[in-house]
Amino acid sequence: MARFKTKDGLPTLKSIAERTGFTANTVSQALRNSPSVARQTREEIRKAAREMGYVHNVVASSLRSGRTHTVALVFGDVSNMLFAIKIRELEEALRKRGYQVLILNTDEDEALERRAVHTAISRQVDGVVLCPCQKGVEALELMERHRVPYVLSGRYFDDVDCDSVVWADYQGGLIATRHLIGRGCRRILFLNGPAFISSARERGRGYRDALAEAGLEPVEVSVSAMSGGVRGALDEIRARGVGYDGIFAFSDLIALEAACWLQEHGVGIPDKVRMAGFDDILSHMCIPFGLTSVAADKTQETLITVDMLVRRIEGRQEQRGKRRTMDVTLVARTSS
Amino acid sequence: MARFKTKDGLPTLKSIAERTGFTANTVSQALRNSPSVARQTREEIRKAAREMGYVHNVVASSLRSGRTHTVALVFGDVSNMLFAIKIRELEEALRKRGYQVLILNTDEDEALERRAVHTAISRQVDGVVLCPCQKGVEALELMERHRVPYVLSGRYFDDVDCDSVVWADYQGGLIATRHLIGRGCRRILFLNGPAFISSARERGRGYRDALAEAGLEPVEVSVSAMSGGVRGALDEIRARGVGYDGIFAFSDLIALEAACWLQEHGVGIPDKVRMAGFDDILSHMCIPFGLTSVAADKTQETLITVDMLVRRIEGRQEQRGKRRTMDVTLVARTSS
DNA sequence: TAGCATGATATTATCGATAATTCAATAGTA
DNA sequence: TACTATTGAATTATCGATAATATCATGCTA
Repeated sequence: MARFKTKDGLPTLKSIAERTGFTANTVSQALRNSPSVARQTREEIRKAAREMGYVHNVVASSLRSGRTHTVALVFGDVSNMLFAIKIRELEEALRKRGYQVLILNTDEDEALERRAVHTAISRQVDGVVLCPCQKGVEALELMERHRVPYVLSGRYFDDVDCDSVVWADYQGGLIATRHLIGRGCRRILFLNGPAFISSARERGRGYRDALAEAGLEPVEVSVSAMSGGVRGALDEIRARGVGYDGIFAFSDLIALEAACWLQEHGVGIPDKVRMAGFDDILSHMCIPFGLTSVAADKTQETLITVDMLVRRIEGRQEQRGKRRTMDVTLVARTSS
Repeated sequence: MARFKTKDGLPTLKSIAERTGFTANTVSQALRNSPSVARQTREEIRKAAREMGYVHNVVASSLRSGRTHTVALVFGDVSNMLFAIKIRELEEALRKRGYQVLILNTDEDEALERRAVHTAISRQVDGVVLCPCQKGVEALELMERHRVPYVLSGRYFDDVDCDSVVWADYQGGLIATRHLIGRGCRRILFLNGPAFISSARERGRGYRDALAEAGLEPVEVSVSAMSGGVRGALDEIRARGVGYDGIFAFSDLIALEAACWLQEHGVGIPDKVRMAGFDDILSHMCIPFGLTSVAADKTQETLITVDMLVRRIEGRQEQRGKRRTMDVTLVARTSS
């Protein structure tokens, strides 16, 4: 049985209008601080609204105004700490700009991603922050067709021209690998993400270029971002008899799993194997070493993302898609 | 400048009606699979809708029907892993029941919590899952007044009668402490959360009762859940010259920080100090030990929470608030 | 004093869907 | 035959707010 909230005596603009003697429209304007309402009138209306416990009905407002003040955050998985951190920061930054966030998980699955974007559109969100699974561009097309402003976060498409905020992935791969080489590693295993993800390709390029500089050979495997794949990959590498004295991981989460595996197999870090990760989301943890990682200023990244999106939403947008790249630095810790 | 999405030629029920020759209402019913629409008509309409790329406008629908199919999740902080995990599970379970989630952070602050609930109400959410900061009940009153169904998650109020799903905190405190005693600990430090949180009080009771059974003295301090407080507390305890051979922490996150501190101070785990946490959110991590922790079936917890909430939303609710308690078990790992 | 900008409020028309009600046509029953 | 059910669709009336426009005093300028 559906509930009809406003049937049960909850105040609306109309009831405030009746009580104060003004019209609903004037009440609406007064509550929105329109300058065309006399100061005294405004105060009288606001007082009445307060006393009656009025709560603005955003649904009705949205229908008429076409603005929902809502942004959908479409990410792989909230429980992935990297995403959790991003979502937390985005929520805060967007809240300060007057937007609420709708969370939609894709599980890195194309169909779910498409459905998530569809949901966002049907809810008339003002904008979308999307970390695309990159298995297709249907979701993007859907947003384009419905003219929903969006910004890609963390990944981009070579052949699609749209707003995106990414890290300097190539640079990150380069400096992390150089760092391991500088620490004496001669055979560095790269536990990379899937190749269809732009950041994985870029980091891979950086990794290979750094090795080439030093005249070393790459040993690269691709593991699934969703957990489970790392151990299997390491088992397999051991079975193949491949040795290594360094590990560079696509993400800190992959590095963490690898560290567990190494520990269980009695391989000391950093004595036997030096490690570096990416994302710098474990900075407050000791496992028991601190994990060396490629970092960027996440707060600034969030601000840029939000700014870009809000610009689009509020119509001050530029024509072409803009790609912003966040500078990265290497935070060396005891793991290397 | 506001965007008017439906002005730019995007299809609505009306445009489908015009194209098919039926009325908007019939189109609406057809798309909702109402039985009072002839099979052939329905198919014709659905076909047209598909071809035109129609997307249901949930905002308009919500205004009329009074249902938004949205649930607000009001938690302390998405980037706290415990909450991140809960949110992830809730999102999935609710999605399967036809609800989207709006995320609102409280930072464990009363004013923010109140504002979050206010926001939820103004968006006409169908229900709320709230982990109250327990510094006041204004937020609850607000929901009661607006007749918004809600379920408390993880914490409850002694003096307020409402739906809630909590863990068997007393039992958890009991078994964790008994476990440490059983492992030979004689002086167990309890790093508890703030006393105004129900679960902290309950776990504290369990801890003290277990110690009393063994004729031991409690050493309890309260640390803030938000990070930073743990190190300070341990510093202070050391300054006071208080020794301990076991630590029971209110949460795994607190335990993790404590473990880092101990490590930095050269205190071996579990050789010198045995540890147990609560929540079991680090099960996949080795730090480098596995952390012993009090666990419950989180998936079942989520299902119960969602079920309780959806029952309320759909009007099949019982009169009085119902408190469900999740059984807990101790997962012993190498930290103890 | 006519004319006109300005400020303050009222009127009216939507936004896009759904609930409630009505109506027409066909089928089944006494 | 007359009458009631049943089915399938059309009509009409909102949901609660806001945009667009109109109205009506004032006060000021020419």
